[in-house]
Amino acid sequence: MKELPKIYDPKQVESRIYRYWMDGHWFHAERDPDKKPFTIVIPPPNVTGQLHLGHAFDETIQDVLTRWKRMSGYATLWLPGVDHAGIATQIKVEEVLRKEGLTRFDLGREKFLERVWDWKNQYGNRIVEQLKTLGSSCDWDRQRFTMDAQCAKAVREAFCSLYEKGYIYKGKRIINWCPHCTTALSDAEVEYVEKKGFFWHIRYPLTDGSGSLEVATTRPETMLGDSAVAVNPEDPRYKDLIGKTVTLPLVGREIPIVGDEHADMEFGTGCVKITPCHDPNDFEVGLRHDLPQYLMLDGEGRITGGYKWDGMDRYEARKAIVAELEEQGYLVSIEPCTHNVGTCYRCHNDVEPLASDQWFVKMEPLAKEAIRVVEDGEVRFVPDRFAKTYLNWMHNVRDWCISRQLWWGHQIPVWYCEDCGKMTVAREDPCECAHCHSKRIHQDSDVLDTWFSSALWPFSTLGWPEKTEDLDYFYPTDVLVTGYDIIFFWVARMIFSGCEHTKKPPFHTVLIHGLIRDPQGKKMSKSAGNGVDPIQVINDYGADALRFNIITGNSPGNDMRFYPERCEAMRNFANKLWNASRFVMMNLSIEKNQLPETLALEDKWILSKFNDLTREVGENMDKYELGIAAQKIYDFIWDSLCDWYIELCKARLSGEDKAANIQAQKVLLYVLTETLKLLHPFMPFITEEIYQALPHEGEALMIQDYPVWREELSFPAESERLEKVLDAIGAIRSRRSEMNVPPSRRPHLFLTTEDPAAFESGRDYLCRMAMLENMTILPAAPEDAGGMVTIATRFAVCYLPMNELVDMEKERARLTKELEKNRGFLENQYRKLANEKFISRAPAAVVQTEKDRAQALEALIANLEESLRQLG
RNA sequence: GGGAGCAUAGCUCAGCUGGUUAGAGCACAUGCCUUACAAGCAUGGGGUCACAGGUUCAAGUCCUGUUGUUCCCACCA
Repeated sequence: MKELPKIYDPKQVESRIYRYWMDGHWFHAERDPDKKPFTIVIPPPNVTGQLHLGHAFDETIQDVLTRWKRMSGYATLWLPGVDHAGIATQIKVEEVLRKEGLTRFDLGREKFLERVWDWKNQYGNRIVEQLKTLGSSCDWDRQRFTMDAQCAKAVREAFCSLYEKGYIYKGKRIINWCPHCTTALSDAEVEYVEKKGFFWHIRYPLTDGSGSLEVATTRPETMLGDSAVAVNPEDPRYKDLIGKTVTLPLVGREIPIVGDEHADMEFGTGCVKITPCHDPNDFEVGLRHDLPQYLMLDGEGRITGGYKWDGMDRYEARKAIVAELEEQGYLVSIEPCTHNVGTCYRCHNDVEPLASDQWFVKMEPLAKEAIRVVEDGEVRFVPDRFAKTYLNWMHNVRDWCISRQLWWGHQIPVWYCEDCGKMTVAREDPCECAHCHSKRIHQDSDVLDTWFSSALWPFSTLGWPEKTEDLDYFYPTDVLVTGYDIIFFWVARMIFSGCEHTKKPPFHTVLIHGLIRDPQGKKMSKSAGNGVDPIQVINDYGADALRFNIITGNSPGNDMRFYPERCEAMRNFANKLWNASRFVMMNLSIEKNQLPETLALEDKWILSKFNDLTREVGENMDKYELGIAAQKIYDFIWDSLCDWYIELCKARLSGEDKAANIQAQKVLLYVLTETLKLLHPFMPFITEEIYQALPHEGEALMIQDYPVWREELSFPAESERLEKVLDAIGAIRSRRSEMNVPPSRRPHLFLTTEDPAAFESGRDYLCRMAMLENMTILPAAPEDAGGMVTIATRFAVCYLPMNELVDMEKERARLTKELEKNRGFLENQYRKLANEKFISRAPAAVVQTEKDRAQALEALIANLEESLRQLG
């Protein structure tokens, strides 16, 4: 046993535990055949910007869950992902390259990847530091995973197996292309900005000379790529023209008029020019009507395709083309408008939709199973409303474009033969074409979407596609913890990938949490400069306080604003626990944690209360209601344990009675130790530190059993009796405060009650806590009670000879007011009980509590009336 | 356009499947350095639960509508 320092210093406490952790022998995930496996998966922190508090959420929740599960007899493991920020990292690297006047092409792939690794390591280490400081107990080796051979193997297996089933195909599709960065962007990387622009109305003459159609466009230069004009087949103005052709101005190309739903009769002229290569909708229209595709822009946004504007920038060409249209009389009008323009989120230049060859995963067969497992409840979302978000997306899912024109990531395992032109798809790098055995082959230069490998995370980290012991023991995993912003990107893809590759959903529960926002409610981001550094918060208040702050005070799935003041409150709570523990230790002479043979009334009360708490906490944790569980433990420690029980014990601890002293010590030590266990998952550092200082068995608090409800510690009747005394203490304190009685004034208390035994056994602490000289229990109301202050409670009437402090008129007024108030309540009760429908329809238990309540009110009113009568 | 969330004390938020006189922290007021803790103790003030209907013996809680607000998805020729 050792002493706790007088001052609680989170830094000191937490650095000490951190050293233990570094030794590694407490916090190691392991297989244990005697225990049930429990696995958690958390999403990768986004390392685009500086790390901020938002990322602490996943880690904290999963760590609370892991510790709790471990203490509840599970072998636990969590799979943290910190390596999946491929695109973001590349962007960072490109920024640096640009500063150095280089492009990735100058460096070559190898050098470029080296540079990426630098960044990755830098950010990765920062994350490790954060995780450690938060107290996370993960298995670190799994972090350095994504780009290593194991991950690459899994990715190739997944790709090839999907390909062999015909679920992967290559096709043309419209992608977002940044002509400045000369790269494709995912939908998520495109920022839509409202910009001022124009509608150019252009006349397309019918080829047979019988008139013309008018189309409107915001990008007139794309007319070079037009291959049709669409009208709505229901449109009475144009439906007779379907099948005829128009002649494309300036180009002279003859293009058909097609009927398609895409043309909105209400919008513009009702005619739409169709440019399959440069607009996603037009692309679809083109497929439906089997239209030719004319590519008219190159990768740097210049006109291409054999026109006289070839090589000209698209905006220059726009001016030239509009001028020529006007000159030749095809331009009908120019109308100013505002429209949303997609821009590159890096360089903020306009992106161009461009048709190009991409790899796709066919989603329909995969989505079917992914929908089923959620609908059948094999995968459950917590809170369940997020299942709707998921299903909504999955029902409308489009084929997944998995190729990226980046240098960072897993290269697509496809080789093209330069002789026969055929493709070879292989798990191992081939040295020859599978078809003609030519050695002249080259690998596809595209890489896979970062989410393709992320989707395999729950099983690839465990060794898949090999049949490993880890995979066998920990898969399927149990809980995925993540923010709602990542449901589409990752959760959905993990689910269908797991179902497809392992034939099992990768987890049974998806625990969704909200986002942490700044005090103004804004999302934390680097550009806004409002990110809060978790390490800084930890330095100021401690990791325990931060963890507790994050876990409590909001409901699952809702966003939470971060206030440093709330952290302070949590730090104060830790301090409270620290000091309570110090108090227990100062009074400790026993060396073994063991409950005494006999228990005092207040012992039974606190044990009973603690016992109920364990049951409630267990129930809340089972339902993933971490915040509620933590709040209940907080309330128990501060209110029940510190404010009441420790105060109640002081009489015995400072008294002459040796046996009573030991008895109190034993109960105090027991309750404190068990409470530390309950709190440990939420505040691992301080609880461990205190536990180590107390007489204890076993190496660490973390590996103790989590407390559960025990029949032999349940004393409901005794608890109720003590509550009666506490109620009286509260009432007397309240009256004293109202009357401004100085603490030094210690009157003698006379009281009448129906439960004298309860008050007799509580004499000492009643006098101490209500600041009384002594107490006499009377069999009946005193004769001369008119000369005393009377305080009527539900279980006793207290008489205090302090009437010189009281203005009798004010006292009468107060009593009358209180009487009236309670009569009002009672009247309500009577009305309720007189209601025939209530009696017959409400459950019996509810009716009974209402009856009890009425009875208690009757007693209280009788007491008040008696007091008034005696006042005269 | 489709979907979801939120609206409760001055501030930030709890309030689970309807059932006491709606709670907590912070802030505020009053009195206390009571030998664990002033990062504390005791006591107190403060709410027409956004608005309007409905269901029910009973509504902060369930249903419908309205208003305000936040977010996601899609579209914008």
